[in-house]
Amino acid sequence: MKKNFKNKKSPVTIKDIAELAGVSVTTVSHALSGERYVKEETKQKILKIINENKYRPNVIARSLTKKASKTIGVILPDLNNPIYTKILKGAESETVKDDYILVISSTYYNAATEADQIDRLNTLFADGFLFIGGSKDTGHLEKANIRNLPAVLVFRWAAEDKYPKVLIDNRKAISQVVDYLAGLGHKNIGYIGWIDESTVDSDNKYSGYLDGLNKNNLILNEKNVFLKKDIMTNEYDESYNILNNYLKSGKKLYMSALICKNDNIALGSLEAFKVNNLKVPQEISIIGFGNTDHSQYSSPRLSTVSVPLEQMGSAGARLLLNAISGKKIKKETIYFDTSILNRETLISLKNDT
Amino acid sequence: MKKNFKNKKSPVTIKDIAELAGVSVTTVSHALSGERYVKEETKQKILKIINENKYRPNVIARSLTKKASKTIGVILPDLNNPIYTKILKGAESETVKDDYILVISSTYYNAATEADQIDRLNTLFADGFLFIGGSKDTGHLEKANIRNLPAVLVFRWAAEDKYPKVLIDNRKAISQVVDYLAGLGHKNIGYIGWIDESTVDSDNKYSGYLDGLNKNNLILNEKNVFLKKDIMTNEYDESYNILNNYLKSGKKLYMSALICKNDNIALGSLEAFKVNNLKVPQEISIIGFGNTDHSQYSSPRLSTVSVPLEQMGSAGARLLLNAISGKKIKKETIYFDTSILNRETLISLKNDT
DNA sequence: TTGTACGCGTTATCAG
DNA sequence: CTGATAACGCGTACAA
Repeated sequence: MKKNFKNKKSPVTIKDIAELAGVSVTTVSHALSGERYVKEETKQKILKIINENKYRPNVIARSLTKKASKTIGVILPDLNNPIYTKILKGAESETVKDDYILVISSTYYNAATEADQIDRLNTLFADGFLFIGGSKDTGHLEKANIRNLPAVLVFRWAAEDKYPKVLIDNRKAISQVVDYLAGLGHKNIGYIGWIDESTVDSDNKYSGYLDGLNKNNLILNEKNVFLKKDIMTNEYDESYNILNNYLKSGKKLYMSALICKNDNIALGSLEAFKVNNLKVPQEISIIGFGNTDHSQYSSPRLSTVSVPLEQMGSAGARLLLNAISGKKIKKETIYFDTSILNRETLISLKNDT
Repeated sequence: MKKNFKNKKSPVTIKDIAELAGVSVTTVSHALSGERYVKEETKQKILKIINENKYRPNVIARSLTKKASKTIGVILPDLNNPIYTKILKGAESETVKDDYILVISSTYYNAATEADQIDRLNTLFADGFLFIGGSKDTGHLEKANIRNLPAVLVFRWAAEDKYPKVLIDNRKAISQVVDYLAGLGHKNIGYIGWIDESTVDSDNKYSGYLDGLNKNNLILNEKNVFLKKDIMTNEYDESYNILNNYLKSGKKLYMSALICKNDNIALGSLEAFKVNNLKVPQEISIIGFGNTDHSQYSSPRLSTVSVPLEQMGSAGARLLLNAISGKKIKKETIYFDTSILNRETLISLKNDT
């Protein structure tokens, strides 16, 4: 009596359609796939019956015979981080074109969880893996990927060359920021950030800072460097505190511009300067990194480095799609260019108008 | 010669294991599932062989016989909107407990796309649907859901009672905000927002504003109401412009507090006040809605209404999981309570203390 | 305690 | 132009 969800009224199958149309299942299958010719008349008849009975092919059964599921497994660290969801959005826009479905799971930065997820997706017959972000350690990734499926890494720095990767060159990007600031006439350029052991990322950013100073014949002054050894779990507050404590202790700023590892840190720094009555950008220029959503809502609006995340997602997805469809792909790293978005926190020190 | 991805070296099957272990597939199957007793000795032997050969059951095949895929289809409007990803996170934390996998697709607010996605997931043998956010119109939702699977709506206002829903009561929430402001001694309370035709949502918020005024014996002054008829596509800029134009034209503010439809609008309003040299909260109090990530980075830090999004996601998922496992669930709406998060943009007008 | 054999819904192969 | 029938990999009556 009570309608139980488990008693799904059995969906109509290809067999039902065949019977109703008075043809064989083979013909129905081909009428649908176009794999071989079916007389127009019977085809229309079949299509009509399919429509009337709302038949939908069972992709599970199809996957079983085809040994492919039109499904891509996506592993990312955190669904709440807009960096990853932007990449995801880009990837989805590409995979949907080829009728692939995304199966997404998040690891929340836990290697064991990641291995689990991979394992689960592996049994799910995903046709390939897209790794978005995460640790540079790919050991378990390797280990878990027993079915030897194609995989592509996006925004994930890994030491080995086993997988194609889509990245930005952090080092180069920050070096270019130094160029830009030097071009604006800044001589004393600072850096604030933290050393990220797990993602290569920050190392490269700080290296890029050093590169940039070097290239522009600027001297490295340790008074301008605010580098935390380990992870900042709350980047906004921690960067705020670092600079606020520095300024509150009566020390003066030697730099005229500050490069921040990312936008959160930039926003925290900005707040510290404002609280200590330092005018941004008149007294101190700031530039963030990432162009995250909220970077545009600060006042003054944050200048930052824009990263083409969606494009990177699309590119990674396309790479994977190619691999799945058997096209050879080079196991190379594709680097995307960043661009400097100068909003309101950078000032030119040159007085040639 | 060239290793083609399509030639996946055929994964080891249950049959292979059976042969290697010298038992039947049935025994292997039961050794794994525990459905019936298997002699400890043979069980260990089987497990060992499974391990050695890295056998993983093929869930596709399993789904075919079981007519269930341990998969939940999730439909949401936009993966870049933190509101939805927070709900998603909550849902995932719940579904993972029962070993369900989430298949996520985004509609980008397009009804046709939504119908498509539902259709795709339908053929995918999803065991149920979770609709997160989106239009209040559920017509196509209904139409597409031909397999009659259980579905739950989270943060999606729909007219009909066909589905269980997990919501907040916008009307009540805003009414409570008026209470709160009245309690702080505010008499002239304003509202800024827009009328959202597609989600019931805003109607209710504005209604809640009227309710609140009424309940607190405050008068509605149209000078305090900034209501746009249609959608604000760029809420921050539009709200900024509305208030900035108002103030620039020399008009004065009659209100002492402003309720904003959401945080983006609150942030735009805040900026407009700051630019026009109105001190927040000394001269004008502001409260947002949503407690979105960037609401905490403004200065002063935005007071707002906090919505338990993750919990709502978990609750919705649990509801769905119950439905899938055959438990009867009431087709009711569960309302979650909001709470007022008073940070720095609200001032008390009472001088008792 | 274990095995045989069929069915799940589809596509591929081979026939005609 | 169209059909039978055998896979695909697994679960599970039914049997022993």
